[in-house]
Amino acid sequence: MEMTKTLAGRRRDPRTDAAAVEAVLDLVSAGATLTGLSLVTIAEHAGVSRNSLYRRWKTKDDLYLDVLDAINKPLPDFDGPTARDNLTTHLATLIERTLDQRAGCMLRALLAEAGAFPELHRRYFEQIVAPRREAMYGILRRGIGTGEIRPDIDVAFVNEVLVGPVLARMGSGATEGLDPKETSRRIADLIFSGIAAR
Amino acid sequence: MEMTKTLAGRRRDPRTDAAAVEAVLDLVSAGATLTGLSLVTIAEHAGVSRNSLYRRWKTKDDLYLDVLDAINKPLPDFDGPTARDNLTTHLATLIERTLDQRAGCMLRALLAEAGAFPELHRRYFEQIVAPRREAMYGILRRGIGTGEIRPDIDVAFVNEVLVGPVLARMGSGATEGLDPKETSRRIADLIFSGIAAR
DNA sequence: ACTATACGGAACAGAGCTGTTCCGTTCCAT
DNA sequence: ATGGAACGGAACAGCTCTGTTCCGTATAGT
Repeated sequence: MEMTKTLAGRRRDPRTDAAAVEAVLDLVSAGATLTGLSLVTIAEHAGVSRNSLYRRWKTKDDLYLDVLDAINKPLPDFDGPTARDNLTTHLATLIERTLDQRAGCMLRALLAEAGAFPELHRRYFEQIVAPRREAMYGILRRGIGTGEIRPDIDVAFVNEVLVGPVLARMGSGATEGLDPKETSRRIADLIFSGIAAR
Repeated sequence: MEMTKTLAGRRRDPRTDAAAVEAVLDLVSAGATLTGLSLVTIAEHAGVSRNSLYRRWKTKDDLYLDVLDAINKPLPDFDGPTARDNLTTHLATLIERTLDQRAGCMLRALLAEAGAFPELHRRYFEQIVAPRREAMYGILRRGIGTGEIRPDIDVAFVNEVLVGPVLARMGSGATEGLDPKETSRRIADLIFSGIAAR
């Protein structure tokens, strides 16, 4: 006996959902914290009734989960000829996304308040961190397979050193003067001499 | 005509100052945000009258400035024979301080809410970031002087790649399994092959 | 002794956020 | 056309934090 959902009645305006997500991104990048941000402020900034927010999301956590989804774009594929090319391209992608001021602020706020939003933190790790790591691991391992990279490296550690500077920039909010192509090339240049097979 | 401060009357209990600072560190490392943390909560957790807090600090910002001072220890000197030794030692020091859970949480919260506390952020940069940078720059430059390090490197960029992984760990709060000596050695091993003069 | 300050405790008004409940209106499927 | 649901707007009690002001007591300098 399943209740077939009766879809009678007025439909929810999808623009309201989007407006709320946009409002959160705007407000967080303007300095608000996730716990400090109130539904009143979000509703006002989104130009939406506070009622409509409660109708959609039971808790602020649920709203933030949708915000996280909104800034989570899938990673492009890599088809470069060399591991070095793929690594540089991947790093450039990460830097590009770090330059997105609103997304960066959201992630920084999320990390700072991970304790207050465990589910949010879990999904951040699962949907954003893990795929990026796996992508980099794959690039490094393929580079080892082709003999381009020394086989004795610790891919997890090398990945950490590669993306560390980028994450640190995101964490400190100092993302000015970060040209994706230029910076990724410099990082690759610096690290590759250390991990390239002689 | 200088007013000699009349020091009559009961003296302030220095234990109250310390208790407030400790309370902030405890509460922030327990997940509180700087804007969200209230003087009520701080006073309760410190076992101190809310009155005493207002007596000492006009605003929360002022209190946080004292907290920042409390976690800011001067850097030790470097007297190792090689730049590589000094670099490893310096990195190990940074990692050790990153492992201090309470200080790390405080700095992470500070960065996430830099917009709300500009003066706090300024002093963080001036009293913590700048000295560390200068120390590393000095190590790298001396290494260049001795011929240990390639002269064509960008010390600022190399420093960023060196400390990036450590800062990223601090930013994400994942400081478990970070042995200072072991980790600093690995980072130095990885990077040095890229910057060492052949 | 006298004076000045710190202390804990309590109270207070003002402000903001929450979660819920009304209302009248607008839309949409059946 | 009718019923069901979303919408904006308003109100509400309950809670927390702020900043200030009292009070009585404790402590230190002159």
